[in-house]
Amino acid sequence: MNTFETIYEVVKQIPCGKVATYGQVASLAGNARLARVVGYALHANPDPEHIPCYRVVNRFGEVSEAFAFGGGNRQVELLRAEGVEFGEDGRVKMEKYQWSRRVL
DNA sequence: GACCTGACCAATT
DNA sequence: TAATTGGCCAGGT
Repeated sequence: MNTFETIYEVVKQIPCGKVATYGQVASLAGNARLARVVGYALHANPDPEHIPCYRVVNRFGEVSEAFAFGGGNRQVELLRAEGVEFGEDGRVKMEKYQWSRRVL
């Protein structure tokens, strides 16, 4: 399976109401250093309908600037709609909402 | 066809 | 302990 495919699979496995970091997705995809590829893979986002890239945030729990795939902080609104809370810094409360990649 | 960049993170020195 | 470099894949020029 190609790295991109694996990354997409991992991202698709993220449950609603939770978020995952590039590092975790990359780690699950194979190597933690694939984080960069994860970001690029999401940038390509061939199937946004099945690839909730808005659930993927950086290790700080906040979203990147280029993340405005829909324009503005659209992804933040979507995450809020799922029940994800944000701090004053615009960061997600990873302690509570970071995907724990438990047994699927 | 080759080189460089690009939504990043982790390990090493 | 802190700062820096390295690494991976694919698309664009």
